[in-house]
Amino acid sequence: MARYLEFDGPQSQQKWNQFGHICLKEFRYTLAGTCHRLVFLTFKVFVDCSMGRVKLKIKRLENIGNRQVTFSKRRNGILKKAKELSVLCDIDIILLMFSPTGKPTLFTGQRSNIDEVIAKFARLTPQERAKRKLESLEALKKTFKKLDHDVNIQDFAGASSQSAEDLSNHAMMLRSQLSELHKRLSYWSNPDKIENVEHLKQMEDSLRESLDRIRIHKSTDCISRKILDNKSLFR
Amino acid sequence: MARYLEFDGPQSQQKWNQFGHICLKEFRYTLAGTCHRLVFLTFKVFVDCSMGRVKLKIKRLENIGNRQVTFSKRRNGILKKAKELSVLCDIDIILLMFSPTGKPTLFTGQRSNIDEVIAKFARLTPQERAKRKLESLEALKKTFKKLDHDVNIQDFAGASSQSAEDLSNHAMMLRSQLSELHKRLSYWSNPDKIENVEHLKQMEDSLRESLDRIRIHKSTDCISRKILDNKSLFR
DNA sequence: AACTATTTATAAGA
DNA sequence: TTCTTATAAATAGTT
Repeated sequence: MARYLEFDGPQSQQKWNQFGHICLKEFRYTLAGTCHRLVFLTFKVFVDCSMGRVKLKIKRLENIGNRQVTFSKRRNGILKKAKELSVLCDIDIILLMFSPTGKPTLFTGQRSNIDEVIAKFARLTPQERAKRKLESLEALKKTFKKLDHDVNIQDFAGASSQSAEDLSNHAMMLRSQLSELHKRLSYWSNPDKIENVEHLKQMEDSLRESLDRIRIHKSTDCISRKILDNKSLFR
Repeated sequence: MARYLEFDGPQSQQKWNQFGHICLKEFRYTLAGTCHRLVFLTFKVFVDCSMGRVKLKIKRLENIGNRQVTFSKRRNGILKKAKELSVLCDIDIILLMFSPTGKPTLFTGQRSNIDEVIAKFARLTPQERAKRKLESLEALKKTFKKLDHDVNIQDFAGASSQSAEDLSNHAMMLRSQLSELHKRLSYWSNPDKIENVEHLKQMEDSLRESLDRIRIHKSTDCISRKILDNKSLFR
């Protein structure tokens, strides 16, 4: 606390700049309605070596408490960045994260909606997704390389690539399954969507198949027999 | 370009610090295998007032080109932040964004998979999601307030709140629809899942309803009649 | 892409 | 959690 100079009021951040023990600092004050500025060239008398920020190695923090604290701080930072990006560039953006204790945080741009954005991504062709995935990875690698971070780029690139591949395929599969489900059910609940005899044929086949399966699997089950014998269903 | 001092090689970033026209700068050089360091107190001779960064107002950039350039720069920044957070805190994280020209970028943590993370979020209770949504918003507001940004906090908080509300409800609705669809179809394709008479009753009702609807809507339609009259379906 | 003055983010500590 | 401060990092405008 004010280890260099005493001054009224909070000292603005980032006004100290230091090379070794030499500091240059600016102060402003108002006197008789006029703003004055003083620039001091100062020398450190005490050096608290444990004070101040150190460069952090980008690897998993082993201390649980530290992980939680770091998450809280950086969560606010990245939320702010996401908000700024979405406003400045007027884009769709989704940021979803789970804290080390499992608590979720979701951010979406003002025009965005989580399912719409996910659906938009799912609609891309696998080729497009693969291409964009590679580009994102390249950008990430370049950024890290430029800042000479202590990250094993080979390692994480490989891992991300694998995971991106998986999720891309998985998302595509899920999406196609859901779309298929939707289509099948919509025929039963919206008969207007039945457009031709082929559809009816498919529905008939599907229903017969289901009934056959029920008959086979539940032939000794009185509950099954109950419904299979219940002619009222098909009046 | 070297407007203050000529020096061999690239000058590292952030080594100039300036108050008015006074600068303090550090240079390092090696002589006979020993590293030396020089600190210069310098004075600006030329001041290029158009040079240097200005504080950006967080509002939509109206110039299209500028929007694209800003997106590219900030996209790299936020990707890096997301990567660092996922490694440091070992968490699930998803960052999906579309550039102003519509090109997508997806980042996921090494352990994360887009559908798993989305599903994890969707599994939360609506209460939990509403609570977390509010907390995220509070954090965002506080961060912006602290940094005294020129954003109309009331405005964007309201907008985000609205959008978060919408997406939360929408996601919940979609998810419940899908789960309902899955359940309904699984009864037909996996008769083993039919556990009691109540299920059979529901299926019967659902099927009768569908058939009734078909009969009403397609009563004058020969295709409909074809299937309704097709007794082979119910042999 | 590169540069640089500036604004921001943030690790430790209190 | 919140505040402070030294320092590391991000980035707007220009070249």
